[in-house]
Amino acid sequence: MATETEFGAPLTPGASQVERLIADLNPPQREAVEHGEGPLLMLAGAGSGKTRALTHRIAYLVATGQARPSEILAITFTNKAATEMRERVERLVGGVSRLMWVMTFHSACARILRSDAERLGYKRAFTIYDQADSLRMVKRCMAEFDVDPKRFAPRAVQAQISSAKNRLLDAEAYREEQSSFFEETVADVFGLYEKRMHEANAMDFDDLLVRTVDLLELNADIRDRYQRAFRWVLVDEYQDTNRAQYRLLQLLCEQHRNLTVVGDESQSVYSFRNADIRNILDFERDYPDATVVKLEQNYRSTQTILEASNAVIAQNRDRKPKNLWTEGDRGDSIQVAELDDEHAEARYVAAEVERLCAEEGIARDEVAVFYRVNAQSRVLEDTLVRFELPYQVIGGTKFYDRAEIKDAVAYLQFLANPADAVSFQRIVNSPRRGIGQQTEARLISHANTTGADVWDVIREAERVPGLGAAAQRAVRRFADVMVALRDRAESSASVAELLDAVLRESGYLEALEAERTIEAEGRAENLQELVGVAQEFDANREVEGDSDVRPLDEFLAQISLLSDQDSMREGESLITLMTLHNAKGLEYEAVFIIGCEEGVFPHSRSIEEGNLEEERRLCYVGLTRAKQQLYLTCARRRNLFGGHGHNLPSRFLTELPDELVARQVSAPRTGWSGARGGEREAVLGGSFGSGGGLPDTDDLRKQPSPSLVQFRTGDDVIHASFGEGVVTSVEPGSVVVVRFAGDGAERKLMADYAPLRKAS
DNA sequence: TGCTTCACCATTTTT
DNA sequence: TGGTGAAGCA
Repeated sequence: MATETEFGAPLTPGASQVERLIADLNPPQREAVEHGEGPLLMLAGAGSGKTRALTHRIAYLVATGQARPSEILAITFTNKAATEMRERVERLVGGVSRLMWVMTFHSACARILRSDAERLGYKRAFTIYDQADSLRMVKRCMAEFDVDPKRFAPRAVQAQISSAKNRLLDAEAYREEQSSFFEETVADVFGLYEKRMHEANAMDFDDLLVRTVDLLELNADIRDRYQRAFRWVLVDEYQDTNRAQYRLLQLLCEQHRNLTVVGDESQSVYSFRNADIRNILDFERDYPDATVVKLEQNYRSTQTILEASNAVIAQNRDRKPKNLWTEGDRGDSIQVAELDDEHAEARYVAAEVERLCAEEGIARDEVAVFYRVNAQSRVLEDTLVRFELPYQVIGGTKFYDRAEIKDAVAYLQFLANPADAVSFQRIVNSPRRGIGQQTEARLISHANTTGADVWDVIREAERVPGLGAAAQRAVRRFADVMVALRDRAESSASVAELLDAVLRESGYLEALEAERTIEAEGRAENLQELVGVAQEFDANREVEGDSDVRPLDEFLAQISLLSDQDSMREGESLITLMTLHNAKGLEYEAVFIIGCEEGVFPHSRSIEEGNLEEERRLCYVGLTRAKQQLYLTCARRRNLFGGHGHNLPSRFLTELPDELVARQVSAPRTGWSGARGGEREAVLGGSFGSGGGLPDTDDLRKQPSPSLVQFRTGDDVIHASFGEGVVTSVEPGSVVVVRFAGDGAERKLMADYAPLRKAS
């Protein structure tokens, strides 16, 4: 390991140190690492060792004395990626890595804004609103304009505003560009939203980028400062940058032009978040002197998996030609299974996972199941529980999205930022303290009209017009609690202590305890966990002893930029379930992609909107996550949101070359006509014969039950424990209702799982 | 004010 | 199917 040296000074440029950094790199990787000044584009295919190239490049720049550590800005999109990169760089260069900025776009912007937001008329302790907070604000602004939320969905308005910001348009510029009534309305709301956000001293996620761009554009001195500070800028996942991020990079690099971007246009799957694939496709036009390096050797997957991935992505037109290859083995065929419905699909997955773990020696935490929409996880979860296979779901409801966590954080936010009206709204009557919507609305509108902070308004409740005596008393009580907490906030350096006091003195915990329900207990536990997070923060902070920023502000900034991916657990022997979007950047020994059906994946919406290329890229991302085993499944029937649909297999399945695939089709369970023996397994264009491939669905079940048997109303049946009965009705989802002779009771049973058979 | 009921609606979402 | 939000009622 490299030894730490004097502040900012290059490491001993010992030849061996430098050599070690480029040893074990393949030629294009080496070229990227050794590239000196000037723009560099790394087109890095999936699994081609781009993080390695990037981290080694950073280390190389430092080791050769071209860069001081403090001159490096390395940007990623996720905290997880940032953490990983930081760790890997530290392993290469040692403790001097602390002088580098290795972080996400949003963290970097937040940090820049913390020190200079005053130039834009913000106070330093601005609050970062997440999407939910920002939506609240949008709703409030819509209400002020009397916009009917039924006519215009607040979410849609928010999306419009967000996308405008990401294109660096302000409300006026947006208005000029638009024409429809909806867009006119959005423009109005947009304008007010910006005003109210500013008044609340709050920024949403987009603001972090946009305001930083503003800051640098409007202030030559600050721009100059950062241009000189970050002489070397490196960006990961460049294909996912939007206009604002693009502009930010431009501003930072226009002098020195030492911009390295790494990306793969074939993995651009966030256009709906305003990522602009043009940024990477046109990089060479923007920087004509750019060096382009292609990383095509893959170190992750088998040849079979790569060929399949290449074949699928080759269907896309809008891409730079690239072909992944490997020196590795051919590996096994890709398994494509067509199942009856989503339950059969889930059973197939569970049984295969079980087999892989038992027979192939694959660890459970090396298995992942990907799906297109979160709703698909439920059936799978039910089945995994039944199979007693432990799993974790990434995505869905996040820790920081839980109501109680948001409440607690809102208390802290309001303490840190007395103008924060959204946080105020959240906590003012939680726990209940007799301040209803009326009172709350009066307080807010009084703040709006007088231009005072909400904080000051509640402290002088008697001045607010229209408040009754009871309301005034309630507000006064609330204000007293908050003032006491704020005193504590100012005197104590510990965020954990403050949080603890907040939870107690606000009566929040008390109210939870009074509920005496399991849920409330769970919520109290979650809050305890949050206190734990704060304790950890306190502890780390004491070590690092950071500057002039108030601990509370720093804590809030940190957790508001946290996401669910960060909670992913490793090494606990859990199968991982997530959407394809969340899969980017990860890898597993065995990967299942379920729901490969037209309308599900590709999603019907994307088909309608003609976004097939992006869906295909998403497919490519999914396929290239697999190291050894790859399974794709589809179901002939699927119940999504109550209704049931019949879907054709996904076009992506037909795009897989036949010779790489073992296709299996389970017995069609056609209606209630019963299974026809001869057709239990058909073969779809592929290689497998009957009998060998798909395990009979019977074998997949945990509990033995005679399954392909179909029950009909009126059938006499025998249950292993309830005895004889008769089927009184059959419900969707293989549920049969049976009236048992023994006690005359009706029971609903899962036809597929219950130990139930027809009486002969 | 607060609870219940009913209608509606439903990709993906790094921050 | 289930989660959300607004109207309706005690």
